Formats: sequence, C-alpha cells, structure tokens
Amino acid sequence: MSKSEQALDPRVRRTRKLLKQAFMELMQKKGFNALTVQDITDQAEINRATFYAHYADKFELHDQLLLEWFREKLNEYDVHQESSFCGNNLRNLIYAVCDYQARLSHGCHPADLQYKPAIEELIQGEIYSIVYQWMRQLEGIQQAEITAVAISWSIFGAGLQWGKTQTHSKELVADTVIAMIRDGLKSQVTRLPELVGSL
Amino acid sequence: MSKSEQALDPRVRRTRKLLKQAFMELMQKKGFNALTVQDITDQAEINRATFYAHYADKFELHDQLLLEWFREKLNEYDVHQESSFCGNNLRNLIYAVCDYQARLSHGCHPADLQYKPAIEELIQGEIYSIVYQWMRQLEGIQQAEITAVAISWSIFGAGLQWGKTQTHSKELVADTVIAMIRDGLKSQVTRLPELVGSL
DNA sequence: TGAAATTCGTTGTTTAAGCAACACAGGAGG
DNA sequence: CCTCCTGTGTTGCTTAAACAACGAATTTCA
Repeated sequence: MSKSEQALDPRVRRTRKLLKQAFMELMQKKGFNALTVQDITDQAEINRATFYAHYADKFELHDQLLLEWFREKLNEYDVHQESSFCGNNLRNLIYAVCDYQARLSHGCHPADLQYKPAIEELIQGEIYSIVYQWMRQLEGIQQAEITAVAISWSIFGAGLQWGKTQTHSKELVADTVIAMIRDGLKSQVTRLPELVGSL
Repeated sequence: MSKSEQALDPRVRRTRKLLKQAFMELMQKKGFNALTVQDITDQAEINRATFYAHYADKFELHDQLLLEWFREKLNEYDVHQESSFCGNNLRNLIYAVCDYQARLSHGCHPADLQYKPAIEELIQGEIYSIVYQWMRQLEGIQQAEITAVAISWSIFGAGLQWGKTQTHSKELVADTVIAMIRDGLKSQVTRLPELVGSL
C-alpha cells in the first residue's frame, strides 16, 4: 500500500474500496456499457452523491482501477522510479506490462474492449515516467525526453501485442525489446561502454 | 435481513459488520480473553471511539453476535413468532437450537467456554419469546407464561446437552422433547383434543 | 414522434465516523 | 514502594457520508 493511501482517512479508503469492488463485480456480470452509477452505488451500498465526491463518472473510476492494477503489477516485479536503468529493471518492467495486458485481454467483458484505448494513454504515461526517471540518473544521455518516449512506447506496444495472442514467451519479448533499446541507444549516448554494459 | 437492520443508516451497518467480522477473525486466532477492543478496531479499521458508540464493551459485541447467529438459524428453519404452536414448528425450533449449540461447541476457542453461560440467558429468552407468542394464539391454555418458561428451558437444555456430545440424532431429541411437551400440557389445557392433535 | 421514466450531476443539511486527548484502572518490574 | 506501560471509557471538535431534492439530459417504448 502506498504512502498516500495509508495517510488517507479510513472512511475514504473504505468508500473507494467498496466502489471499486462493486464496479469489478458488475463489470463481470453486465459489462461496462450496461452499467450505471446507480448500479455501482447500490451494489457497494454507498450513496450516489458520495460516488461523485470521489470520481467524476464511471469512466474515471474505470481508469483509476486499471491504473491501480498496473501499479500493483509494477510492485510485484519491484519496479520503481528510484531504481536504475539496467537490463534487469527493464526486463521486470516489460514483464509487468505483459502481465497487465494479459489481464486486460482476458478478464474483461468482450463488449468493453472499445475502452481500452482510453486507458492505454495512462499506462504508457506511467511507463514513460519510470523510464525517464531511470534515464535522468545516467550521464551522457542526449535527448532524454524523446528517447524515453520512444522506449516507453516500444515497451507498451510490445506488451500490448503480446497480451492479445501470447504466442511466444514473455522472456523472448523482453530479450528482443532490450536488445533493440541497447542498439537504439548507441546513437544517443556519449559514454557508450558503461551504459551498454548495464543492459 | 430484518426490517430494523434494513432501515439503519448504511454507515452504521458497515461499521457493525466490520466490527463483527474482525471480532470473529480474532476469536479464531487469539480467543476471547486475549483480545482487546483496540485489537478489534485495528483489525476492522474502525476508530476505537466508534466501537463504543455501538457496544458498551467486547462482551456486548460477543453477545449480540451470538444472538444474531441464533436468529439466523431460526430463519433457516422458518421459525417465527407469528407462526402457530404445532409439532412441525416445535421441531424446527428444536433443530435450530441444536444447530446453534453445535456451532458454539465446535467453532469456539476452548478457553472461551466460560462465557457460554452469559449468552445462554439471551438464547433461552429468545426461545421463550417465541414459544410464548405461539401459546398466546391458543385457546384454553392455563398459566401460559409459566408453561412457556418450562417449555423453553426444556428445549434449550436439550439442545445444549445435544450440542456437547451429539451422541444421538437431532430427530430423536426433537421427538422426545415434543412428546414430553405434549404429555406435560395435558394438565394445563382445557380443550385437549385439538391441541394434542396439532402435536 | 412525444410522453414517461431513468439517469445524471449537483446542492444544502443532517448524522455518523475519525481523531486527539484525557483521567482512570490494573499489571509488571525496577 | 513507585514508575512505566497498556488497556479502558469518555469527551469536543473536525470531516466525510447519508439523504432528499432539484433541473437537466438521456433513454425507453407506446
């Protein structure tokens, strides 16, 4: 549990927990479309007005929940912004993305796939944030922002693609993406030997 | 769910539900004695002051929970005060008492058997209330209160004894107690035939 | 289409839960 | 003996959730 969650008023934690739980149960049963705010608050036994004190609408709840799932996956693989840009961390980050995409592809109601693009933006942003923080700790990196964008999208895209079919192994995905990043970075880095050694 | 519970503020229902749940979990783990109010509220993630807004102490929570179990058993067997004094209802009442006692004897931490007497008073009172209401609908009953006390204690006692050992079947217990009630009532009833026929 | 019913998003007020602090009662151990 | 420590009930104040009500937007379906 993150620090911010821990410091929250217990009533707030309870309310959000119940709303998320109710949302997940109803997602399984009815899917996202055929689902009203009233349904969620009835199921959670929370007043409808209270819902709006926490979320603007059901879309926001949906997005927050999926972002939370992703962050949980990151924690499972010990992926943190404070870590360093090395092959092992990159690998774990890729695994987390893969696991997350697998859950999305399977656990969701078929009719709701149309909402995946909305959340993808958030997830890619999260990946970018991590990669960029990793890169900032390196010396001799040119155009760190743009490079981080490119790397984060490549990781996100690879995970997304893998989640759909899961034809090959996660390990192969990670190997390939890491190799590509290593080669791709050669043009951006001034002190090549030490960076490449870490990948 | 009873009418009174239904009408309660959802926050109250939530709080009590969480406290009861935490209490049950800690009962399994530590037993009643080695268990503080602080423990319960920590486990339930409820403020300690809020505990005292609902229960005087852990004893009251304990009693209410056990009474609730018994009432659930009564509902399972469709035993209600509004029903009539007949053999079938008596039988179900006896079954409910037996099931309840069995749960008490088994599900409880060994060190806590000392607290059983406290709750027994409540349970017997509950049985009395039902039996007395049943009897009030009958005509020609003398000394209904005293008779109801005797009957309720006999049912309670038989169930208590059975719960400890469970040597014979619930059916046998019910047959025996009902037969005893039928014979015992002969001295209290003016219109014997119709009453005995219902037993 | 048009009327009825839902759902939405918001508001003001009431009520319950959180929280910190208090005095007090036992128990353990120096 | 006294002190430290933990658990107990209780209090005043703050904050979040319940609730009823509203106009507006949507959906339903006759």
